[in-house]
Amino acid sequence: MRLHLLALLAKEPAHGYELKQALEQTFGSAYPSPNIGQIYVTLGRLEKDGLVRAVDVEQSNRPNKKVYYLTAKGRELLTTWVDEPTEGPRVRDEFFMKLVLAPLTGIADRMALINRQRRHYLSLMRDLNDLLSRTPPTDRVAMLLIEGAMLHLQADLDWLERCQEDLA
Amino acid sequence: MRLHLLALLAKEPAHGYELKQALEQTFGSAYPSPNIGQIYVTLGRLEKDGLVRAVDVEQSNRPNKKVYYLTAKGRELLTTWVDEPTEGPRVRDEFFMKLVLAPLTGIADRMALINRQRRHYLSLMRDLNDLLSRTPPTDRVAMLLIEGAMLHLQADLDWLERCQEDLA
DNA sequence: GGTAGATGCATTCATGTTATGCACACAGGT
DNA sequence: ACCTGTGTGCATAACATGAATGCATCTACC
Repeated sequence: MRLHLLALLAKEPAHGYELKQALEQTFGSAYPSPNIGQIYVTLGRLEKDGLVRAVDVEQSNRPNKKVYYLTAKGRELLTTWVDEPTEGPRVRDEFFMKLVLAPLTGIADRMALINRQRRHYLSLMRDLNDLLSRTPPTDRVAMLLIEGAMLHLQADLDWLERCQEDLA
Repeated sequence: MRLHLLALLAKEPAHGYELKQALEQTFGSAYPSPNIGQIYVTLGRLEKDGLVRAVDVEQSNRPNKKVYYLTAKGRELLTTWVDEPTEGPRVRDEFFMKLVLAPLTGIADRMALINRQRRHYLSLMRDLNDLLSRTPPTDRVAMLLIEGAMLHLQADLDWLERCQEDLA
């Protein structure tokens, strides 16, 4: 979150509300738009850390706003973020936790969990397909996001088969 | 985290330190073992919420321990967790954020980011292969975790190609 | 034409979860 | 004397959600 805001501020100075809109507009409907409260909290932390500086701007007919500027230190941190590769996929898979832990308790058996989860994944896959077909082809970013989610979902489905073979 | 501890306590009552060991032993080296401090914090919250109850147990030659028991309310919450399907894959992909935001700032171009990231993913894939070959075949849980991570990583690699085609 | 209610702009605060790290206490081995 | 293992607690901070606030403008309706 911190770095995302820094990146947007590197493009041009902005205030909190504007950043929210920029994120929504940039990533489109496929993306869960971040909580506005969190944006302000994060901006406060960034300022405290000297990565941005705020300037109060008065407005007629509107509430005042606080415009944030990137500092040299902020730009430096941003470049290191961009320059280092991003970490890999999560190993901590929530469903897998359930799959391993639930049978210990005698509450459910593995086959039931796997079958239910497969139905759920397939339903999600249908939703993603719908979303993709409703997305205007001009919105490349949203389409790529959806396709990425579909690839991950397919990997989950494949993994489910693998677990079924092994734990049956 | 809360539910994981509840699941372990459903098997048998335990104290914090024991839960840490159980998690490590159950999920093996492929899994980043959770912070011990976090376990105690979580146990405290669970007790506050009436999901577990604690009993002090004195020990000779050892520090005292607090053994936690699952309550009826806790067992109920656990079954609802088990019964509902787990949510799908993350749509919020960290690398993708970088891929979209970085060019806005003029700091880096997309091709460089994609190529660097591909090298990184390939290197992670090698690490996972090594880890898999070092894992004893008896440890099914660890092997499945690693295979799951590999499937996700492959999905990330495929997606990278897709992004490259589209954003080139 | 006036006013009641919805919507947009802009920020703040209260609350809760997750994660890390350090500190403490004591036992046993080297 | 020092390190490892057992066992717990607390301080701090990041992260996330939701609700509350204030004011202006737009819309609907009688």
